[in-house]
Amino acid sequence: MSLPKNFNTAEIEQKWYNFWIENKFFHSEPNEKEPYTIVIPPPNVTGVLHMGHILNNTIQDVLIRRARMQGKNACWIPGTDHASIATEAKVVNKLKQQGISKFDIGREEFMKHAWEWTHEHGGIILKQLRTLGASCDWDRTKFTLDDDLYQSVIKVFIDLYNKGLIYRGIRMINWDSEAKTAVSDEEVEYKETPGHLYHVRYKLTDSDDFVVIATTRPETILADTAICVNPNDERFKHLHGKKVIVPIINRKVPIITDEYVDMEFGTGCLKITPAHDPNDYEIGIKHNLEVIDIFNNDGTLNEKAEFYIGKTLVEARKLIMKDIIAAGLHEKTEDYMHKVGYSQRTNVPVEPKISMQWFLKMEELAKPALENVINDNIRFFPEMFKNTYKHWMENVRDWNISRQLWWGHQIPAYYIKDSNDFVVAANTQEALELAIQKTKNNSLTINDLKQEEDVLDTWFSSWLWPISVFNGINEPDNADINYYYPTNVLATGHDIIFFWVARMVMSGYEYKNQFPFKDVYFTGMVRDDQRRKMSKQLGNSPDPLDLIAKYGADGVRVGMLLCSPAGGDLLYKDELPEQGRNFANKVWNAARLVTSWNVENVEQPASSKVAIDWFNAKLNKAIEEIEQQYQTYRLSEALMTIYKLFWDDFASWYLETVKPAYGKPMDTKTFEDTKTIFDSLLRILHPFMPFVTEEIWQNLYVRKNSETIVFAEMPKAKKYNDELIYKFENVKSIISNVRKIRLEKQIKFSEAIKLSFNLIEGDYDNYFDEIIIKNCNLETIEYTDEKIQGAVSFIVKNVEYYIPLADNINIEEEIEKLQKELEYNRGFLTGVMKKLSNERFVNNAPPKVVEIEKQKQTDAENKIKALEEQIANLKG
RNA sequence: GGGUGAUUAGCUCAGCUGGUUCAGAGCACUUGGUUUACACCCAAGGGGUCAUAGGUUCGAAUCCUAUAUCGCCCA
Repeated sequence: MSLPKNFNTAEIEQKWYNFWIENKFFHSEPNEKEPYTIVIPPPNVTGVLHMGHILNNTIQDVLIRRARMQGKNACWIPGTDHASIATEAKVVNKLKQQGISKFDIGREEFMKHAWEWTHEHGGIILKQLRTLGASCDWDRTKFTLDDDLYQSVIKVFIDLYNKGLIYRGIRMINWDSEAKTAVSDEEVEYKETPGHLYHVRYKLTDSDDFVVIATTRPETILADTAICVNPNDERFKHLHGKKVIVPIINRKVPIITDEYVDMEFGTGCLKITPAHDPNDYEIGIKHNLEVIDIFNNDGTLNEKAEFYIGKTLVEARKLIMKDIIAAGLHEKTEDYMHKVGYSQRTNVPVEPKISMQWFLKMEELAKPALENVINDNIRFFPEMFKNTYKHWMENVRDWNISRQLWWGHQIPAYYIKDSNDFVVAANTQEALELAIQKTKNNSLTINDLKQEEDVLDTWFSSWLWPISVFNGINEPDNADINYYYPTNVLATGHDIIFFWVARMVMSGYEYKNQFPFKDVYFTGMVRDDQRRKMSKQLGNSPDPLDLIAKYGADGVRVGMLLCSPAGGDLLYKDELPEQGRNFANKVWNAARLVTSWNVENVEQPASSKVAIDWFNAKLNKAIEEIEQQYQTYRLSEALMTIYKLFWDDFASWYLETVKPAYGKPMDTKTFEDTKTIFDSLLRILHPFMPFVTEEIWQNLYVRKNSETIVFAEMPKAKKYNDELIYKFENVKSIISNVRKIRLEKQIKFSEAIKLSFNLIEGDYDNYFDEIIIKNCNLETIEYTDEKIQGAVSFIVKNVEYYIPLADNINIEEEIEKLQKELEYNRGFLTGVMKKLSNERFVNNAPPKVVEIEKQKQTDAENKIKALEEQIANLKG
């Protein structure tokens, strides 16, 4: 059996993924085993794979594969969401190119186009996930607009409405004039933006006097309904109760007083525009001001503005300033940096706008959601996100759940003709019955009802995801939901802690009276090496599929995880997948070596036996560490542990030790033990590198047809000999020292040398001699108490070693080296003595610590003595 | 402005309950290397007043207080 020199990643990835799928290894059905469930954070149905998905889904796959190998019934539910705003924007845009407006063709026709678009572009991302090796249960793939999930959302809406938690209300909302919909507070991103502060004069009605107000948005002047000053502001006391004339539109509005006004900011005189500023809106309510909304939904001015009707806000701003200047009402204009809110969906500035929307009350829902995170019923990794979560939950505001879009779950509310009333029902028939009941008007027909046009926020379907993927809303007691819920862990970006995590927790307690997931693992953002976000504009985001093609899926997975502590940002650079690929190559070549040995029934060398014992100890210690790291979701550390175990300990130390000399056979015992060890290593590695491990695992032994590493049992930590590990570290140090001397003295490895030793104190342990002999290519290793002439020396622990090099030694250099070491040890001893002579230390420190210091003292003293003798000896 | 987190090697980060796993890891770097598994490699090596200033303590990267700088969330 021999393996090819290189392996074609694309080929073996395809081969094994097909094998796994054909055998339905990833499919799960409820059974008597312990479930381990993850629901995928559903990506946008028309999206494509980006680096964030790679990171996030690798993490989930590692967790789910490990669980599967631990004998649990692992189920990873894949799926997508309908991404209301993003998808609708794309469809609208496509239609626009054909000269069609969605309002021309109407809702029904538009939905056909949207579905067409979805079928055409939808689910690509899920196919792409397969190339990464994602072991999702594809038979359970869900979409937020699937019938059962759609019905779940409607059912929940009706339920919450009937519980009095959903209401309609006029609110200042964030208006996205590009998408023509409201967006929630969480979807607004405030960015530092350069602008201007315009100082404009407002004349008083009863004199030629005027006040100056400062504004960044002069176009809203047309909607002003008051001027406000701080009642304590001496500068304006004489103006209280007077009126001013709003420029251009010449509306007469009162000067009101409110402590809200900051006397320091601008001119201390604030214009009030209740329809277009959240704070002004509050003041408007307080002072009973008129609300004049001058904006159209598309971001142009309407007839209420009276001027610049149909112009965009940007155009209107220029025009009104021109006119203000012409009217002699312009005081000055300053450059001004201020925070402007941008829609995360379309990246246009959001306009505060007064509007009728649907809201979900949060107060009651938030209570169990907060409590169960604070008390660790739900654990956050890293824990610090608890603070962020707590702060948000304690200040939670009602959730605006309506969106002025068509693509999504249409709100099941029906307005009754010729009234302001409405009913909420699952369908028109039920709505009609309710409407008749409500109005006591038996002559009402279906034609008298008109369903709400708006759809629900996409998060209003995502927040049910851990329940609705198991149909747990429609059939609350079905076998799936009872078995799989609650799920074990949610892995997601920390940026959607409020959008999604918080709300899923709320819905979990509301509808299952139980958390939706036990643990939440927050990932960081993937950025470039200059810490910039990955973005299309910057072109700094590689295509994950290209990376997989270049470095292999295993390489990309390892690269992403090695550098990704929980919650921390990942700074992407090509070196990462490169390192992953190199590791895969290392594993592959180790397999090639092991499978290439010519095995014969010869005696096992002592060095091999010792190496096997040592490595098994090392392996079990590593397994123990890895178990710990998994438990605390330190996945990058777990990976690094196995990385070092494989590369440093297995490949560099173990294999080098047991490897037969060229042309020599391998003994059966060592060969079998090595394969057993290799098999364990592959299992530990498999969650991180599914493909290369399956390929090797299948070649290591003869396997049955449907046998797979996917279900191979994950090794558990067994008792191990810690002392053996500790002692082997000294052995490594001895070997390194010899190698260093070979390098310095330019002695080739093929040239065998002698090593002598002398004890500084205690006994000599010859257990590892054969290993030292083999790794250093020694002729002998023997005890001596004679002074060796012309030898270089080094000290490891309680033993001083010599390599005699009669003619190849520079005495001066050697003395200098020893002198340096002597000085270091003397300094060290001084430090230790200082501690030990401090009475307070000896009296107060725990005896164990004092004991350690005393041990340091004797060690240092012995070492100093040995060094002094050695120097004296060299000086002759 | 409010909250919150950070500052440790050139880079990215560990360092959990103060003391032998306390100054670490990976990558990068330097030097040497055709040892037939691997140059996607092997061997050896250099590199940090743990942001600054105080304090607590026998003892501080670790606890406390200020300061500086940066980040994130919210307004």
